[in-house]
Amino acid sequence: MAVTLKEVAERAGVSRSAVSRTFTAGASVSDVMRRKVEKAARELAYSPNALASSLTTGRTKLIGLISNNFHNPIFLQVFDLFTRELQDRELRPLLVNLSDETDPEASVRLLRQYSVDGVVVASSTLAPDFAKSFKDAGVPVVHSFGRYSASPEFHIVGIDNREAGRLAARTLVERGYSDIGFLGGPKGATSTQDRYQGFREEMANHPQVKATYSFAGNYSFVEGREEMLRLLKGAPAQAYFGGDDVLSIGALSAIQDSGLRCPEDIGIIGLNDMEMAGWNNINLTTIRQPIRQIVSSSIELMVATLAERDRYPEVRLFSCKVVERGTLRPAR
Amino acid sequence: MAVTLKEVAERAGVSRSAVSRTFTAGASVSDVMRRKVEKAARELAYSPNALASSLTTGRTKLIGLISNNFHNPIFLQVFDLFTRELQDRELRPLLVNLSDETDPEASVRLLRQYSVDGVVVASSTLAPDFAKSFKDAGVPVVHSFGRYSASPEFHIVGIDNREAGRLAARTLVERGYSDIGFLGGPKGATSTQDRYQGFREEMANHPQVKATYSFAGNYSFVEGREEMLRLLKGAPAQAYFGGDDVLSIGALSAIQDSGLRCPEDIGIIGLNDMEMAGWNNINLTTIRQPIRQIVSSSIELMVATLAERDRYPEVRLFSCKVVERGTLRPAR
DNA sequence: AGATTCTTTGCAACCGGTTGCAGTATTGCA
DNA sequence: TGCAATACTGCAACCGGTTGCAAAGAATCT
Repeated sequence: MAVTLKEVAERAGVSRSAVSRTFTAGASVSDVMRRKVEKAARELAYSPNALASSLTTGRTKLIGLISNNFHNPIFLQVFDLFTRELQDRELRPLLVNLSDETDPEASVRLLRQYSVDGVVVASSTLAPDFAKSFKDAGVPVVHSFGRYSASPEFHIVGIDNREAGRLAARTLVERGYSDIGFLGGPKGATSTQDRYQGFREEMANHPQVKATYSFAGNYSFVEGREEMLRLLKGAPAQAYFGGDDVLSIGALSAIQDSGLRCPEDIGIIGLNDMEMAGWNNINLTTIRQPIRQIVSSSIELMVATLAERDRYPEVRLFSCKVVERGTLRPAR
Repeated sequence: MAVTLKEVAERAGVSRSAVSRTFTAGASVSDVMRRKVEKAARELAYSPNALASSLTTGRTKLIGLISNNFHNPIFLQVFDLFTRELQDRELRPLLVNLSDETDPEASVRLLRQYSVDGVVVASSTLAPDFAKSFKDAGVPVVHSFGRYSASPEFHIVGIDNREAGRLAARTLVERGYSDIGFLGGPKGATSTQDRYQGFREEMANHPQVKATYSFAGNYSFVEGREEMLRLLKGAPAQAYFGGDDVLSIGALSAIQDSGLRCPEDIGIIGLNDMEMAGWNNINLTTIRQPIRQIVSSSIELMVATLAERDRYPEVRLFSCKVVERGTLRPAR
């Protein structure tokens, strides 16, 4: 079906090597040869088989893009950015959906079979061991939205979740709330754990402010809503730090449905600043995670590591900032 | 780096063919041979190179998944379903983001270079010619969310947008609105055009009902909101059919911000039924597009065509139904 | 036991490219 | 014009597998 090197060579009346060389940057080919070959190639609509060449060059330009987060809208933006940045650098994303049912082990094998040049793990909920298994297989890994480690075994890019927790607590305290709540995501997620820790740390500096803690089963609207409904049955706090935006919007809907007003009766601050947070009928005050930088930085590290295989693992954490909208009372 | 067939063969003391055969389903290998090979393979942690084998078998099990829709949240669900269904069938999605800047022609070349077995185009806004170019290159194509054609050149799976337009019009008329508006997506999108046509067809049956038509620049919150703000400056209709859910939510926010109530003052019905439409603080009445079936059907057709290359192109359109929520006055 | 058929195995060529090496053509320079 | 250096080019081996074919071995039948 497809036109091969050999056919082009025959039509141009040259050797196969010559054809190969005209399609390899930096190879030694004379102008006249190049023209002959290009003419034949054009006439046959030839395009080189990237997979075949990967066999000898050892590079496929394939990058495994793994995520288990196909429900949180923020990840659409993440995929958008990743795919574009990869494409810009002539790399192709081989997408792996690590849903609950899929065996992580199998996905490692799979990506090895396709000899991907590298792997980007994009998830704030996956255990670090997972990324580790690629490293062990000798494949460059970047864990985006991963957890900070003092001695990382692979590149980690994300935000400082502990600092984000502190920032959230500090923000709520500064707004004059004296009874605040941490409404975290799933306990198992490292992001939740770190934000929790940071939140507590900051609260230790404000003994006069009461703080309570609870967790939703998931970073989702439904879980956020349900957890908030549960809280509303007791004595709710004056303001909450929601695990992420989706969860916070769920909580927000629970507050509003209970006839309470936000921020007048209960305030809430989310985390992520996904597009919808800015929609006028949601208007969620939140902590912005610099997605674009995280993605760019991830790709940058990946490319650098592809060029220099034993590059020392690096951690890059970005700082977050509060995006002022309508679900928190203004600073005094 | 990676362990090869040859090394396994040497360790097991057998020929390379023997190793290859134990890893190919349906090949003739004795039990004792298989055990020897498997032992050696296990000890060396061998896993076959899928790309190398694709060279002879002519199958890569790679499927190009192309979309230009990385902003509409419904597409996260689409990607989730596609990747899972593909994975279930041992196929891998090679994701292509066809943003405005990227040259469509280049993506065709790219996917040919990676010898993908087939291509799924997932978009309701891309021109049919695009999918055509893959067909011309001899690659099986399925256009998901594509436009109906009486003599399709490739598989088309989606909804009957014309019928959806009729359904929307009928629904609004049945609710007793006597002055209704079509607030479409971008004029250039085939989905918009078809819904528009259907809407008009149905309105021809109801001459007593006034209908007005307008279009937003995009299927987006911002465009939906702006178009609605513009409409509100004039004499708005009693109810609108929004181009899709995101756009409708934008329109909804414009209505609410103008101090009008929905559905009391102005009603609105969307299309898609994305997850957020059901969120309690949005609660959008909408027309449900059966995403799951569309995706499953697309993959099914793809797999069938992979097995039988000259399978006749097929069109599969699913019907939609109204999901009753809170942005339209109840049926009388 | 001998003939016949079926199963298993290795050989070698091939898939579509790349690349080290050696030979040839060209060019630069004296 | 003669010689060394440089630029091209083709040969052939190789990347990691697959597969048709023929030979060898095992099983079945008479």
